[in-house]
Amino acid sequence: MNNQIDFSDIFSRSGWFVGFEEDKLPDIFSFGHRRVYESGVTLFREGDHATKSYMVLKGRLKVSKLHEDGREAIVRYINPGEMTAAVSVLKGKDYPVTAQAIGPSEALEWDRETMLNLMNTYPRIAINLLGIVVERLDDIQTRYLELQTERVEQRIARSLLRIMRQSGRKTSEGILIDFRLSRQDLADYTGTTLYTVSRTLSRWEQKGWTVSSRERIVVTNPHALVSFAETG
Amino acid sequence: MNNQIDFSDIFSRSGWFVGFEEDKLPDIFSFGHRRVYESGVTLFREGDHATKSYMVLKGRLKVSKLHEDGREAIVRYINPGEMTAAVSVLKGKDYPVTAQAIGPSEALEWDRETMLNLMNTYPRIAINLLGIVVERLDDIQTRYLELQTERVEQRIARSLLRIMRQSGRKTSEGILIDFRLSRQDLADYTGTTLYTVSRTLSRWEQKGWTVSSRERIVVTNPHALVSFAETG
DNA sequence: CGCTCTATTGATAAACCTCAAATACAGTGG
DNA sequence: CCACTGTATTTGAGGTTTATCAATAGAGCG
Repeated sequence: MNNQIDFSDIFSRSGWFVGFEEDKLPDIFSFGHRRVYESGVTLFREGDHATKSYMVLKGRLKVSKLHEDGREAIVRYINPGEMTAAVSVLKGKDYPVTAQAIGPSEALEWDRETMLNLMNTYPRIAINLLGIVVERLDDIQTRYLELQTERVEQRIARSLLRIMRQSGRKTSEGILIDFRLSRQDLADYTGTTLYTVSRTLSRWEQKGWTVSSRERIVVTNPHALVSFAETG
Repeated sequence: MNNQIDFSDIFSRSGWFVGFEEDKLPDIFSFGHRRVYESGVTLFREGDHATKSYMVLKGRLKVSKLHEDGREAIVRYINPGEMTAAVSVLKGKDYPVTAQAIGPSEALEWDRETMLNLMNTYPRIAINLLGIVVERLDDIQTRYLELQTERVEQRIARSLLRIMRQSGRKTSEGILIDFRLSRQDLADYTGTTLYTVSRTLSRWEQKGWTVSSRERIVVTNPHALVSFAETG
């Protein structure tokens, strides 16, 4: 596995480090423990006592909430440079969600005590955290509204666009979702079933909006998809 | 209008003041501007530039997100002692939601500059805010999961219980929702229609779980309702 | 007492889920 | 390189849930 991390890319993506000099960051990083995760491994489970915070360096995490009946709602995907569980560990609470590695991943971990020390040394961290949490609150509130008011096909469009913006990569074909994303995953993210997602993607492929295969989706006509997502 | 506010009650409800001595609070309060709102007045609108933070002293605020098609999703109700818009004003952002007075209300308002000064004087405010925001993130994520996975009747039960816990008052009849709550409101909070809410409440009244009339709901058998909400 | 807003209830329809069966695909080990 | 096996995907048929529409009743207010 390639061990090189593009830290400057990490810096720019992470809301954590707003207002910090770049030369202070290696210091902060040095207190963390770097660790590799195989695909599918669970980093932490909903309800467990929170002991660590994570920043993704490579790969991706799927953050979800599980329902008793076995179904899951995907809350968000965590990309390189982004944090998860920063606050629950600070507050000494339980994790409110479950995090799982999508594909081979790497993360930087801090335990509770280290986080508290860092917060004392760099008080700005609390303010930055506040910004991150508020952004996520906003995101989920918007999706909550959409889930209440919009039809499935429109919601699938919004979901795909959201994931595309956060994790898309330009290719000659169009914008590729850069990790394994099954119909079931997209359904869990949207709040529908894999069958409905499958039918929808077939329709879109006919229209030339997307190209999809096993656990892989490429948006070939983002403009059309955006227009559909907005007007229904 | 009665102008007496039970400040000790406010203190105990507000996550803002964790770790403060009670005698410092009047100081914080004195920087705010106290103001009365008539029923139905909009305090701030989604998309407006955020200029003020609010703490409810009397009455209640309805915080919602509006969809283009006119429908609204109620995000939460703000009770006496609770804050809203604390962070968006700090960050200089737009309000992500709309807030409206439910019944005659009173709020303490701080403008952006005052909030920043307060934060400097009492750094603990940032940490307390973090706790509040995380709690709300948790709440909406849980409701998001429920909206995805549960049936309408179960969701209405959960909604009513949630509102009951936050704004219920014991009476001889049972636990009364202590403000005007129409079928439409409960529908907007749950993500359904007023018709479905009405039918559901009729059914529950037959079972002896609730008693409802115009814009008024009393939970007469909370235990049965909880059990139903959990098992479906 | 009339006006307006809210609630109730029935009938109908639409959206979407569930189930079933067939097919495609990726990775594995011989 | 190929057959094999376990997933993932597709697609159709049918059923359920819940929204929508329409009409009526009830409550509060001036």
